[in-house]
Amino acid sequence: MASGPVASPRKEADSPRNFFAEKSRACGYCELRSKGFCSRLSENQKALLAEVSRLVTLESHKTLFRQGEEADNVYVVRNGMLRLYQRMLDGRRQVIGFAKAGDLLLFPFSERNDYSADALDSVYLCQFRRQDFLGLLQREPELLSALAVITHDELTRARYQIALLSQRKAEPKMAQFLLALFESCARPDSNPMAIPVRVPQADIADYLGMTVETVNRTMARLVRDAIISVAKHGLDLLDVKRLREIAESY
Amino acid sequence: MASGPVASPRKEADSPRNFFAEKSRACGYCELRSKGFCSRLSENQKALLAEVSRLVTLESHKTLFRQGEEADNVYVVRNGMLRLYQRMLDGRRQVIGFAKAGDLLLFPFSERNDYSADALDSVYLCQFRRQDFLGLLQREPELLSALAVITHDELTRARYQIALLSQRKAEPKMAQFLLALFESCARPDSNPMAIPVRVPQADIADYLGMTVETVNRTMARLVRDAIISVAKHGLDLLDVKRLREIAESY
DNA sequence: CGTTTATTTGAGACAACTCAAGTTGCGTGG
DNA sequence: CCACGCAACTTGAGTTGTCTCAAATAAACG
Repeated sequence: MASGPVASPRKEADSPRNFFAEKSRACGYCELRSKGFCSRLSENQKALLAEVSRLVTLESHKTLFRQGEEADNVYVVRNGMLRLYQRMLDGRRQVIGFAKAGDLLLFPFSERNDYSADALDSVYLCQFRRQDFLGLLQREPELLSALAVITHDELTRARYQIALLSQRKAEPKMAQFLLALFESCARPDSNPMAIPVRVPQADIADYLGMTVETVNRTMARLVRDAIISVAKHGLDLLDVKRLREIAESY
Repeated sequence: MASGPVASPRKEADSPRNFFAEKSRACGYCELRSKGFCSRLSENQKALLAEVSRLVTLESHKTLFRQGEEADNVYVVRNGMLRLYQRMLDGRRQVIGFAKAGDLLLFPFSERNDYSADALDSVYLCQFRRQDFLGLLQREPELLSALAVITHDELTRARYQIALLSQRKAEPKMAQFLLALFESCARPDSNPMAIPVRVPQADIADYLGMTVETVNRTMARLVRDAIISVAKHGLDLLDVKRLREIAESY
């Protein structure tokens, strides 16, 4: 449920002392992210945020929060991946994105959650009481402009998704989606590129506006042609060049 | 071109005296808009903005600015309608929205224009030098939070478009699009609802990710069934209930 | 009044959808 | 350790709706 994901002893951090120690390490990690919210902040601002943050973990398949609920908290993802989705009026589920380390979840000024979020694997987050976060925004205009900028970044990504969905053909759609996901998961150290979690085909289908069957057949073709490979832990990119060609094939 | 749309004598406002008089009337008008940027501002903030604003008009079919150009200005639409679009890597044109009175065009922190904008009819705008706008944002945190909020509103609209594009069938897509456009054009005084400008079918096609032919056939059916009617000046909504039914028909 | 641009209509191909039936993988409990 | 059950994935065959291509008409503009 939304209000109380319990901190699990993934990295023994339950005593106040360890708790804070964990926190600063967390910020260090988040800094590595290129698009992360925290990466835009000064040390001083990060210290202010750390003061009001709580660490929470969420097991795979659990729901962090639901669309429409009162927004008590906002989150920054530290580790793992979540699917973000909305339920449409006609009952369809629209996956609007996949959140990774460094991403801010929920907009602090919104009084209700705009979307739902489920963990795709074991997830580790920084939680902020929305009111605390708002207070900080009021005191720190720098934080406020960082918020405006990352919201605009999200808008840019949403427009990218719009362009994706306008594609008629399944293959370039899939290729563009995979490329973006691979790139957003890319770490300087890991080569070749890999997506470290197993993303259900149903989620991809609801992201791309296709059926599971079409997603499956399209991915099967990519695997057969040795462009990607699937494993228990996630996806590996075998042939970037060919995937790019397919992405641009229109 | 982007840099200098010339003020035309639609409402003789070229002398400094008339120029300012026009301006305050403009703000009064914008306040009526529910989603308008200016409607979120205090009188004091509007006065500050008015100090650095210039009135510009743009003839039908002219381009206000182009994607990728250096962003010298931002705009608030006062009157008329524009189409906003991006050119994708594969050459496709993606229409990302239709701007109306009260809408802010371009994100002040972006150094290059994210999209292009063309007038669909005669358009009247408030122009701000981006640097002036940024200076004001720095001095007025309230303005900054207004910017964050309207950027988030745009994100919400983008997600609505995402849900639209995921639809497989042309009819509900069209119906949902038209409903949203009718509603965003709605004025308390005008009943029944009407879209006061002629939106080219090619633009609708590039918004919904369909071909002109399909757009045409789908609209023709709506007209034949007396749900909407087309005129030189725009579109009229004849049967809201039926249009809603079609929109939800999946 | 001719030229350009936008809209309309038709016929056929094709790719994704639907429905229906397997298969695989994985956690649970006997 | 195996049997079971559930959920995710896979495969097949037929349907359908949009796209494609091509051409005619209508409207807009100078």
